Amino acid sequence: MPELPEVETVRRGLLPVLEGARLERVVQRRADLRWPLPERFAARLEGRRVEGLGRRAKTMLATLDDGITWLIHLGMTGRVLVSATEAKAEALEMVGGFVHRTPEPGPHDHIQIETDRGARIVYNDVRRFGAMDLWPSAEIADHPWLAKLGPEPLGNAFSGAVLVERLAGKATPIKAALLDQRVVAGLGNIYVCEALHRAGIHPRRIAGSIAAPRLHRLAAEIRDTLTEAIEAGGSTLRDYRHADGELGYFQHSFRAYGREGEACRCEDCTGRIRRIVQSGRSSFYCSRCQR
DNA sequence: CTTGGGTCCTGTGCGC
DNA sequence: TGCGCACAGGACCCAA
Repeated sequence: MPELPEVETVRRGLLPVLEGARLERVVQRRADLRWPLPERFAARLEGRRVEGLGRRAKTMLATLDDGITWLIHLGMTGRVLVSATEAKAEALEMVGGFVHRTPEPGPHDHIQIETDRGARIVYNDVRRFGAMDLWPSAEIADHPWLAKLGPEPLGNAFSGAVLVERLAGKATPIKAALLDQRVVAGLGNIYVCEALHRAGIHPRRIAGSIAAPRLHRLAAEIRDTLTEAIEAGGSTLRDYRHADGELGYFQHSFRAYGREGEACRCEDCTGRIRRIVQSGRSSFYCSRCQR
């Protein structure tokens, strides 16, 4: 389920663990995730110091001290678990308060890394839709995962005017248009449903037929939806740290997503949330307040 | 070029 | 009890 807010939450959780840390003992348990991992992947990470941890849309970008960027995409079920190694179990503050766990690998623990600060980072991905790659930092914008992405929805380059421009003439439903990462980068099924609900736009509305003022409203709702989700993630991050060390997944109450048959929460709306299938995936919306 | 559908992967939950 | 199937969904891939 990781969309932009979940990835941002994972990034913030990993920041104190990875930034400035040296990667040691990298264990790679399979040759591929979604795609083959780079040649000598573990060896190229081993011994490197992480200088920074950024994010572009749903991809995390760890810049290494040899001019290479380590790209991490969580796909559908990618999870990051952090714990303390045996060596540093007594100094939990060194790794941000993560508890010690046995290094016994779980069934889908594909990558395991220990840092010089005594943190053990496990990448677990049941369905292996996730991916990792290594790419020269100086040319990171040219990486195929990033090159065609639209603007960051929380950045200065995104606005209602951008939606007006990019959706002009588009014959697809607005739902599909917002899932297109070339239009705006980082939205997935959940937050598209939420933003459309908040903006009062029916997911089947043809993108190019929506009036400019409504697209300005939509852009604002996209920003607010993502910002609130990141805040919700941040507020639960501390709890996860002390609980099981899993980063990025948090309880969040949605207004439309997953609420089929339930009452719409909009003020004075008596509608119920419906579910339809668009391009193979579920859209949740209120037929009364979304037009 | 755009647009829509198929596909990958595994676990879960439902109906019969 | 057990089986088959729909579903979860990010993003590539290809056909029209």
